[in-house]
Amino acid sequence: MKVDLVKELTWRGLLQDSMPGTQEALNKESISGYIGFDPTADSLHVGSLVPIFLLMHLQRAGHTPIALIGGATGMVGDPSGKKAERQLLDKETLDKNIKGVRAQLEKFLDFEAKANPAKLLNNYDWFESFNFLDFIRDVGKHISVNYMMAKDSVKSRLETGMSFTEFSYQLIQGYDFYYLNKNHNCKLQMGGSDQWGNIVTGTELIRRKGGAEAYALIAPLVTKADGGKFGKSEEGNVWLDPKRTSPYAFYQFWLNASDVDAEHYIKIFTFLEQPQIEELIAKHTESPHLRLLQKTLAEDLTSRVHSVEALKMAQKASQILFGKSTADDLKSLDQQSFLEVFKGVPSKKIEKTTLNSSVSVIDLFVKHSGFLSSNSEANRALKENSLSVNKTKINAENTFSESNLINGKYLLLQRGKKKYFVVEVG
RNA sequence: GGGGAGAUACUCAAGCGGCCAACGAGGGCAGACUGUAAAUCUGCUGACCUAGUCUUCGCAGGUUCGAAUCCUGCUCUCCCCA
Repeated sequence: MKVDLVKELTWRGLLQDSMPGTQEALNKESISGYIGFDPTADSLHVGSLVPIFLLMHLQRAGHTPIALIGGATGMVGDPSGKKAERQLLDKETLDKNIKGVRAQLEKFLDFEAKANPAKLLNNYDWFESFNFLDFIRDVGKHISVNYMMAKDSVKSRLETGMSFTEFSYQLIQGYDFYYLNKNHNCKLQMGGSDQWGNIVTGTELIRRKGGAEAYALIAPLVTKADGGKFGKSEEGNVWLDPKRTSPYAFYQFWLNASDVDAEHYIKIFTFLEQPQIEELIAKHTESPHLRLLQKTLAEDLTSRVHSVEALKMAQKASQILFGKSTADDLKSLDQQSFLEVFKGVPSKKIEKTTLNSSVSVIDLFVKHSGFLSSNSEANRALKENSLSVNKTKINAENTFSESNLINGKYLLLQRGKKKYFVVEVG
């Protein structure tokens, strides 16, 4: 094999645990490995990048990656890491989600590779016609309830309650592995550490039912040094879909990583080699204010997930919003650049007549733009001195009229340092 | 089927007739300091023309001058026994 995958994942901090024999099996021959993606939304988010990178590493190491979309498992709901019973999704939503997730996964894997092209499968295809009685006879018979109850995902829910539906999830996922093993010669399942229980049920099923060999490998949960949840910004989840999270916001998310986190992330979310990364870290330690790690990370991922053009726009927008630019610089932007730069920033159109009479700060921020949710909040913000228009701090006495417009058309509202809003007058 | 406990703002969690828009903690937001970082400090965190008002404590009624706090019914959750 070209690369020792286990070694590679280990130094990147992507390996938490693996089953005995996994490394040997990977180094012996080219095999197939899979990861499941649940269609809980029509887009994946940055958290899903970890399993995606696992699959890409697998392919780069000369193995065949299988991305499995959980059309069937998505109908049941994985209890792993969940405190309460999940809401079931209806069929239409699920179909829409499957389409969205599929399109995103296709961007990361090479389906044309000569020796080891990636595969994209949906487990609904083999569960659709699998009836309940057959399932409990053929699959359920091999796994004891005692065994299933011992899993953390089940144990932790014994007090608060859990439906039979979610209880049976691990069997269904276990059968996936069995099916892939039998029909696609898949010998490896990977995933996040919360998947360990589910994965082991699969290897157990393969061993008992088929007598074949199967391995497992899990990545640790990505964390933040301050204990917060990875993958959230103030707007909520950071998605891969540009309609949900603009490339600008996506770029900013990575750029805002703390130093400690950036050191971990650069290993996990880029393919830079160890020496390069060590050099980057050394440089960063030398002059941390340049934030070389964060920039490299943000650049690499924005261009990979979106595009080079999207990255350039995000950088330009960041430059203008956070660089040393002033109100004058802003005004010197031509309309075309202005529009492009602020594409990812929330905006609202208002009537020109609104500005005919001068408008108060509060009306502008709340009533006309909807940027802030209530007058109270606007008053609060004024008290904090956190509001700006066109990069200039304002107070309650300021009013606005056409003379304030950039390019005769736009107003740039700002709350704090990082939250922007564009008002378009027309 | 029998017995018990409970439902309070984003979350946890006080309060048990007026001093409650509701202690405290976490989270969130903002300001200062910085590097659009971390840590730290400070303020804010129901709405309304910043002035007192108004609507909030599972839901619906009732008692009272006055209720998140008492009573009745309903809904839901958990625990124990069968």
